Amino acid sequence: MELVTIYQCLCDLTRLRLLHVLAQGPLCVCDFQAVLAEPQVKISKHLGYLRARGLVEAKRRGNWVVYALPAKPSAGLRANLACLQDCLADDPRFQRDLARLRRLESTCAVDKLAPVPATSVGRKRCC
Amino acid sequence: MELVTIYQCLCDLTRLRLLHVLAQGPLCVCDFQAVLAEPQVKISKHLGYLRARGLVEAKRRGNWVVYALPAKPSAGLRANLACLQDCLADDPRFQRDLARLRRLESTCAVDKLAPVPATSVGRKRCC
DNA sequence: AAATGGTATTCCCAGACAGGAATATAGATC
DNA sequence: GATCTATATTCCTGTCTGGGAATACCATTT
Repeated sequence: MELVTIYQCLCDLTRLRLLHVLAQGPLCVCDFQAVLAEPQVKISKHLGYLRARGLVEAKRRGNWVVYALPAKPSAGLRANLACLQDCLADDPRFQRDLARLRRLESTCAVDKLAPVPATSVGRKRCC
Repeated sequence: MELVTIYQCLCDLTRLRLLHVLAQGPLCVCDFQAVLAEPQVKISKHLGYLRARGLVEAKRRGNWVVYALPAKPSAGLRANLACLQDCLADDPRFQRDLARLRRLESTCAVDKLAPVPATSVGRKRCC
């Protein structure tokens, strides 16, 4: 993966927030909407941008799509994601996202990584 | 310094090359031209871009302008520059720049950091 | 003052991209 | 099949940016 490509992905605030939150674990689009408090188009487009360049992976899980950081990131990506987390550790704007994420997790018990039941997810709404 | 700003600076190949070479020490524009083998406008514009955002510092030295990494980089910048050097250590395209830089240094004995003589630099050409 | 060398700026164009509104698609439920 | 939820895509617009040609600017030398 080209280093320039990585930086192109990192040079937008929304995408930084997405990746920062994703470091905590996989998440679906509607959760991102809640955590970032941004409209669906915006979230979906930026996730698409990241996905097209290999910065995130996605898999459909019933009705919704779960995004995650790559299972096997390149060395450059791994280094930069670590650097990113490090640099954002004290940034209040990004910490607010994490706070909303934790609030979400406490009310929503869905395990985003559990295997998908054969025919149905068994739940109508995400959270 | 905003982290996003740093990434915006890093998301162009030419600017990556500039910063990578700059890590070896201060350099003037005409040297960059030789090291990167790119036209003057391109070099000058990208250096201007980096300078406007605080990623590099510049000072006139007689007839030419010497660029350098900031004397006191922010924590985020320092971390990312280190990460950058680390990621590029094996990239042949960037190593070629360093090779040209060393060739330049062997033929050009100007000390870019030496204090500027009061009235004249004493040399007509840069190298 | 004129000439010269080094650097920055302006003007132009083409492409990328962010944002939002509206619409389309996919899967699940009824 | 109709409906609903979740997600993606299309269309539009404004802004930013990269590249190059030409030119302006600044300092030095003659």
